[in-house]
Formats: sequence, structure tokens, C-alpha cells
Amino acid sequence: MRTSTGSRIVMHIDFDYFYAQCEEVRNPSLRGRPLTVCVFSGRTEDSGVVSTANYAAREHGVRSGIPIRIAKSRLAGISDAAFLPVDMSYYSEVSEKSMSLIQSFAGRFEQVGIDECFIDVSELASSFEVAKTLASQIKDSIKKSLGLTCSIGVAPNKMLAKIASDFQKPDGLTVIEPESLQNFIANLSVDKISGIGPKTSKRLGELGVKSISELAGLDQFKLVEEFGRKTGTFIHNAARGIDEEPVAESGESKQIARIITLKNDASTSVEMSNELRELCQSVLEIAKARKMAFKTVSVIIILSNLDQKSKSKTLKTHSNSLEPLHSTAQMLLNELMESDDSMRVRRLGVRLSDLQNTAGQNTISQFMGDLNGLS
DNA sequence: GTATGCTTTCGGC
DNA sequence: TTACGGCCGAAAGCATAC
Repeated sequence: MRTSTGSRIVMHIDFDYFYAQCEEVRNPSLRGRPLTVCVFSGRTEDSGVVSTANYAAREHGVRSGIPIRIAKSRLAGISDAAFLPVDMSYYSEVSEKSMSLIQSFAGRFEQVGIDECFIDVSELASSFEVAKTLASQIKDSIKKSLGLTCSIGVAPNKMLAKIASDFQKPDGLTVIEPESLQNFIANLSVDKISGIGPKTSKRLGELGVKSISELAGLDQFKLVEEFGRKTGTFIHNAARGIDEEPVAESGESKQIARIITLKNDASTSVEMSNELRELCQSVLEIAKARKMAFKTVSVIIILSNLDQKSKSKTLKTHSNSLEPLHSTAQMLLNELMESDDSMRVRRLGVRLSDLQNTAGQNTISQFMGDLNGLS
């Protein structure tokens, strides 16, 4: 059933400063104090970056992605500041509980990353007003049973719901109704649209376009000419608040990657052979646990100047054994290192993609038998 | 020319 | 003074096929 206007009602639910909030829940004495959750690389004391910071830490300029040492310098002299290492298995546990709770409210559910999801509530809410009440109930329920706050956007589609959840945070609730959506998005910058990144923003800027209303003024034909049919049409629709993407159950992950920081920079592939083998074993273990076979292998290196390079190879068939993985990875790493002998490698990674589920898969002979109606 | 698929880079969290 | 993770999916850039 649809609402009387025929429009959908979609919510985007985004947990506030998720990792840091999880830590506050586990240890309430952290609340109100500047808290920084860190990824320590182990290379030297305090080398690594900030994963998440709570709002008290953000007031001091601590943000995701900055080096830990900068965060510490910005919080120097704040005696109650706390720095904790990431604890992914704990956050995953909290995430699973949170997502299950949300699903109990939802029709269709789509998880995005560890701390965000979309739900389609068209069937449950007869109006945006009802949906807003439902969103409040979801927030209350999450607060009461898990002690977490989140920000929710309610809108006629995923794109607008995401813009809405971002509009007021933390602990926000923003509704964009179909009647007011044009006004709501008109003055927002084009990069608020998920899918319009810096590259596209820059090109649009060169066309004199900064706001979404200016974007809506561009001719569809011109957009298609400039960006191609797919992207051009997407932009034309997005500028009008149109997005038909359904809320869809998220499938299996499309890639499995492991990346590490080396104890010391390396300049030859030989120096990294132990790490490379361990990375191969590690990604393969994850793939096997998920009953996935891979077809594409990539090796990623990050140089001392933080430039990133990668090389990948697609095999003839899917595989889930170590030998082809390791030999392919070794070959790719050799090729990467041969390209420039002055490179200093800081970080090394291996990625599997083009994944295929092997669970319950028939053997080839069974498959042939099925084709012939024999099994 | 356009669509499709593969490789590499980008950038969000 | 500088300081710098570990993932993921999507975009961009190419090559090839029709």
C-alpha cells in the first residue's frame, strides 16, 4: 500500500559518533570528557590516526582522519581527555543489536556500513506525520535499550533521507515532506547529494553551479552531453529531489581487503614477502569463513608520501586456495615495485574482489546433470 | 558511437 | 616542526566489443 500521494516514506538512521559513543556506553565515566578513538598503527608510539571523536573532543578540533599526535597536541593540557584504541568486535556487537532493533520496526531494511541504515516505512506510516512519530519511537527505543543516540532523516526517498539525517545532528530528527522538498534542498551545496563528489562538484563549479537550485537550472541535454547518459540523468533527477532507488536488503560484501602498516618502509618486494604471505592467508581465511571464492586479486601499496598505488589481476576462474592467490599477489607486487625503484612503501594490502558464494554450490557434474534433467 | 567490463584511484566512515 | 588506519563502495579512466 502506498500513501495517498503515492510517494514512499524512507528513513535514514545514522548513529552519532558511533565508535566513541559505544565506548561511552561501555564506560559512562567517559561521558562529557573529550574522547578520541584511535587506530594505532604500531609503527611508533602514537603513530596512527583518529577514527572517531565525541563532540567534546571535536570542540578542540579533533576530527576523524587526523594523526593521533595532532589530536594529542590539540588536547594537551586537558587533563580528562581520553584516548582509546579501536575495538571493532565490540562495535560490531553493538551494531548488530542496534540494527536488529531497527529491523523490528521496519518493513524493508538496508544496512550501509556499521552505523547507518535505510528503512522503507511506506507500509507502516500513512503520512509523514505518522512517520515522524515512528522515528521518535525508534530513537527512544534505541536510547532506552542500548543507551545510544542517532540522527534520523525522514523523506520520500533515500537521497533526501540521507540529506535529512545529516541536517541536524547529534540526536536529530528531520523530516522533508514532498511539498517542501524543493525549498529544503534549493540552497544546499551540490555536494550534499550522495554521488556528487569533489570531481563532479568542481566541474559543476566551472559551469557556474554551486547550489542545488542552480543545478536544477541546467538543461538535461547539456548535462547528458557533459557527463554522459547515466550520470547526466542522475544529476538532473537528483537536483529535483527525484530518486527511485529502492531500499534493498544489502547483499554480501563485494570485496575483502586487509591492509597493514609496515614496521619500516620497504623499497623491494623481497623485504615484504613475509607480510604479503600473511596478508594473503588472512584475506583467504575471511573469504573461506564467508564461503566466498575470489576471481580478482589486488595488491595495494601506500608510499611514504601517502600516495597510493594498486595493481590487480582477474583470474580465469574463481578460486579459494592459497597458492594461486599468493603467486598472483607476489607477481603484482613485483610489477608494482619494478615500475619505480625509488619507492618507499609504508603500507601494504591485499584485496579479493569479484566474489562468488560457494555455499551449497553444486559441482560441475551435478550442474550438467541438472541441465539434462538427470539429478 | 555506445555499452560493457576491467583496472585504478578516490574518498567516506 | 611534524605528525598519517583499515576498511569499504563508488567514481573515474581505459580497453574492448558490438
